[in-house]
Amino acid sequence: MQPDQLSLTFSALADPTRRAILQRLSEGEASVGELTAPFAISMPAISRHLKVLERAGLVVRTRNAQWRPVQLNATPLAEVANWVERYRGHWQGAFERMDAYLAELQKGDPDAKH
Amino acid sequence: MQPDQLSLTFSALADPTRRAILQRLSEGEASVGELTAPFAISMPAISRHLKVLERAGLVVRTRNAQWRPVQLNATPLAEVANWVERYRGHWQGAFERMDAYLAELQKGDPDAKH
DNA sequence: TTCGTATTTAACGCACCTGTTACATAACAG
DNA sequence: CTGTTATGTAACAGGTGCGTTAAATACGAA
Repeated sequence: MQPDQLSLTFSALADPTRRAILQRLSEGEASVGELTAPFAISMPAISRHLKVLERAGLVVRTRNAQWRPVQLNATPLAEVANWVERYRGHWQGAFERMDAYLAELQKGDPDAKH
Repeated sequence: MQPDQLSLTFSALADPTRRAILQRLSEGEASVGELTAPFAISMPAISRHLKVLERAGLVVRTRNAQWRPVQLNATPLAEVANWVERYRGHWQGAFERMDAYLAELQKGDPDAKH
């Protein structure tokens, strides 16, 4: 049983190197060499990161002579945005409660509960 | 070097069981037993999932007699929403291009490129 | 104290992730 | 064909993730 798309996307995003690759690609396509340069890890390692991103559908690869340019495909992120939006009310509520609490402290009530 | 908060959050969300737990908690706090019931896995396994969620700051635990109720804390999801929003333009662009392509086909142009 | 319920921790197995280095492929250039 | 450049694959090592069962712990009740 292989993981669902959302799990695939989330786990692809769970690595800072891969997120940095996506950010770079958001400025335009790049070769594997160009993507490797900013990092202190070997090209095979980047190649595998790209494979993970490709499996999650987050990048698309073409061919151009001996280069295999990588392009961003952000469509799987729509599902992520969708998923997280269902919780917006919850975190905004939490922030508001925190604000109210801080305001209470400001008014000079050092015994404010919660 | 331990992972940054965003990586921690993403990897916590990369498991369907954990996402289901969060969804259940969005309806209110629950005990570990209540959280285990809907799943076909053992309570120790759920306990570990909760530990992952707790480490990511997505749940908070209290104590009530021999129960340790679990509560949702959605605030780390704000960072996720923030991160993914930066790509909204990209995936919307991709969807629009797809729509345009389909419309082109509709008009009876079977040779439409891209 | 002793028992019962709720939950965590320990110990294990297995699979996967992420990096390395060395080698294999693919495609252009001469 | 041969060499060079760009990239992928193989083989290995160490760490981590996720499940199991069995044993420990925490608290309330009798």
